[in-house]
Amino acid sequence: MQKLDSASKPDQKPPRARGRPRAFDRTEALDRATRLFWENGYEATSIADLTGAMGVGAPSLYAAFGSKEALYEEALRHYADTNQHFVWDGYFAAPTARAAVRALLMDSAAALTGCVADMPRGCMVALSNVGGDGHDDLRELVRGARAITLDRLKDRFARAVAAGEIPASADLHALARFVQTIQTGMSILARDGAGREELKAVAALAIAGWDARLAGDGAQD
Amino acid sequence: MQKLDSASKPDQKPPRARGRPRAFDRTEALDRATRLFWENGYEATSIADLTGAMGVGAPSLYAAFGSKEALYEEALRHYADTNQHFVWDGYFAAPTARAAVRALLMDSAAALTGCVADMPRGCMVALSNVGGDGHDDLRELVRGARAITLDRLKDRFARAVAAGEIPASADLHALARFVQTIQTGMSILARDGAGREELKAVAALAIAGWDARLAGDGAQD
DNA sequence: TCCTTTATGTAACGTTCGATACATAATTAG
DNA sequence: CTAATTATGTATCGAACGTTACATAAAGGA
Repeated sequence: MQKLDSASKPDQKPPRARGRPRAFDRTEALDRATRLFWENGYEATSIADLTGAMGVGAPSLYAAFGSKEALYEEALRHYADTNQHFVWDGYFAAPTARAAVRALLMDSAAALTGCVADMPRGCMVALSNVGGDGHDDLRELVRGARAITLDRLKDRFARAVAAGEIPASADLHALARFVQTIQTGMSILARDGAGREELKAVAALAIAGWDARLAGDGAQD
Repeated sequence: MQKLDSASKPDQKPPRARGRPRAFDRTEALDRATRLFWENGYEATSIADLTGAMGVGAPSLYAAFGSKEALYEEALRHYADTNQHFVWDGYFAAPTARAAVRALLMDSAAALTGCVADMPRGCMVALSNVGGDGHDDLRELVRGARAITLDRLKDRFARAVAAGEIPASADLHALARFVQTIQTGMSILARDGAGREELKAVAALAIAGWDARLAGDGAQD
């Protein structure tokens, strides 16, 4: 669609568009939309809400983003781009799988309770249900986004097995599901008002479960 | 249709109401409505959806239930009445707090993945967000319903401390939040397709965390 | 300059939303 | 029987929904 400036040199400057320039900052508008969807979900956020918060007329919104569904998709991507690092940077920097899980859950406890001022509580991805009727494509999109956590955990655990940190007998899938359950559940608790210290205590208990299962091994329950 | 041999003895039957009798079974209609709300949530379920599934005209629906909000409230209560026992019976019957938690999580793993045929996945209470705009009363109602779990857990743990099962030094609130987080998170995973055995493995890991924290005690992390 | 292109603001589109007026049917009370 | 009462079906209400036509404004290309 874009990037086909065949003629001149591949300048790094965005050459001014042709027609009337848009009067609003597209990224900032997207940011406002993201926050609304994050707080209220897809169904409960109307176009009127969006245009109001974005400071943009409806035709401009549609010209810039296509449709409500397309805007939601972009908002979801924007959310991931701008908020992922709060939760995943420590995870990817950690030297061991245990430290990675600990970082993920502790950083999640912080981020989900508003690590920066006036951030909505809970994870936009975890909390979007995107109602069951129409919008099957959005539902799949969100499910896919939620599945990424599981994949990352399983990948990391597999490497930990290769590195000898985790015994080969461990059920990596179950461990990943466990961590995913904790992180997901924390979003709903955060939305309901649970505080940061409460969620950190939950994370600490999850780590205790991790240790118990991986130290004791085969502690059949 | 049903048992209307009026001629015979004057039973202590509920005396027939005065006007034209309603042509549908109120409880069954409520059951259908509950299922719809459970599957799709409040916002994504329209009156047309409801009247269709309940086999009732809109005026009858409003005459019987008042409004969409009132119907949702009643559906939520109906859901609790008819489904609570799947998850809480074992909990209340358990002799120890540990056994109670184990029963709660294991039974939740079963119930949330459809312990009876064709039951929606996940807990209706945990999964309702009830969008942020209007409907503040419903949001509070659902939050209150979610808070019940925490109260029950803390009550049970307090009794376990009194009975000497749990050391008095334990952080009962954190333990309760931990269990609540697991159970809540399992609902979203179940809705996304996680299987019963996966969730039972998660429950087992949570119990391992419980044991680790309560056996080792003060295992500061 | 004029022409094309793109964005904006107003105003409205058709649809669906939750909720009802109204006439009619079905039942009890007297 | 008649009167009162309640439920149902049709048809529709005003409002809000997501979306777009249209005329106008602001930019670059000729």
